[in-house]
Amino acid sequence: MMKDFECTQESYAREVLREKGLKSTAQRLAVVHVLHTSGKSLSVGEIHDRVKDMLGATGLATIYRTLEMFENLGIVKRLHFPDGRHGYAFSQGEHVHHMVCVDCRGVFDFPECPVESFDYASIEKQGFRVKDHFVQLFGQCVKCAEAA
Amino acid sequence: MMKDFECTQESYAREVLREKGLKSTAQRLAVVHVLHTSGKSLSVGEIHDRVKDMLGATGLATIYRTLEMFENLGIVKRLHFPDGRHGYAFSQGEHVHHMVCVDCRGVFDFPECPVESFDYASIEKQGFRVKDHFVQLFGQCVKCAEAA
DNA sequence: AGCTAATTGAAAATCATTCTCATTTAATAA
DNA sequence: TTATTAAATGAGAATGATTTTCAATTAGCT
Repeated sequence: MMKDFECTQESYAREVLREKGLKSTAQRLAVVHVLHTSGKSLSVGEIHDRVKDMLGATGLATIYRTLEMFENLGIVKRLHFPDGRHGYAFSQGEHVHHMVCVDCRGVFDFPECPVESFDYASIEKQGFRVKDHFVQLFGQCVKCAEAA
Repeated sequence: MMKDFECTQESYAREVLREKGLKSTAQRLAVVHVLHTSGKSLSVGEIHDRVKDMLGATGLATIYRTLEMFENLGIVKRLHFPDGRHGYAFSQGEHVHHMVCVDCRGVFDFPECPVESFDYASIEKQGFRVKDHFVQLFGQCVKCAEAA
C-alpha cells in the first residue's frame, strides 16, 4: 500500500531515509505529509489523529518513534511552548529558527540566526564552549492579529 | 517552624511573595534555597527530594505548584533540554538567558540578549509581531571540559 | 516469489503532571 | 498573644504523556 500523495518533502524524506538504510514506510511518509501540509505545528496527538485518517489504525508508539527519528535526522523540529506543551513542525535540515504564533500555533521560519552573529567573547572567556543553541520567537501572526 | 538558613535569594523571594499577597511558607523558601545553593538546574524530582531532606514529608504537588508560581513571578526559570526533559534554575527577575552545560546541567547566565539586538525588520515585514522569545545555549563548562 | 532485518500495533508499564479535598498554617487584626 | 480566615499543603487518586515489550507484518533486497 503506498500513497496517492507525493511532493518534494516526501521525496526528501525518502531520500534521507534511504541514505541511512531506514525504511520508507507508509506511516513515516504520512507523518511527513501531515506535518508538511498542516502549515502549523502539531502535537503528537494531532499527528496521530491525522495519520489515522490517512492510513486507518496506526499505533501511537509508531508516531513517537517516527518523530524521534525524524528529529535526529533533521526532518522535523520539536518546538517548546511557554505553557510547557510541545509540538512538531516540518523542518528541512538546514539551520533554521522558528517563530510561533501563540494563537494558531502556526510556524514561520526565519533563516537568519540571531545567535550566530552574537559575540560569544564574554561567554567563552569564562571557559564555556557553546556547542548548540535553541532559539524560538513567540508572537502573533498577521491572520490572528487581524482576527483579534 | 522556620529556617536556620537565610540569604539574599530567600529575602528576595519573601519580598516578591509579600508584594503579591502570597504566603512565604517553609516549602516555598526551601525550593528557593535548594535551587539557589545547587548551582545547577534541577529536575522536579530532584527538587522534591532535596526539599524532603530539609523539611521531611512534602507533597510532590506542592513542588509543582511552587515552581509554576515561581516561574510566573520570575523567580525561577524553566529550561528545556535537547533530550526533551526539563529543569528549573533560580533566576532573579531581569531578562537573562542561560547557557547550560550538557554534562553537569550547570547553569550560567549571560545578560546580553542575542535576540534583543537582532533586526526584526524582515520578520515584522511579514506582519508577525514578536512578543517574546526563548533562547538557550548548550555546551560544556570549564570543569566538565577539563574532566573529559 | 522468498528471505530477513526493520518496523509496526496493541497493550502494558512507566513516568510526569494535575486534581481533589480534608487538614494545616501564615498573616492579619483584636 | 490568641482568634480568625483565606491561602497553602499532603496524600493519594486521576489524568496524561511517553516508553517498552513482543508477536505479527512489511519494505527492500535477491
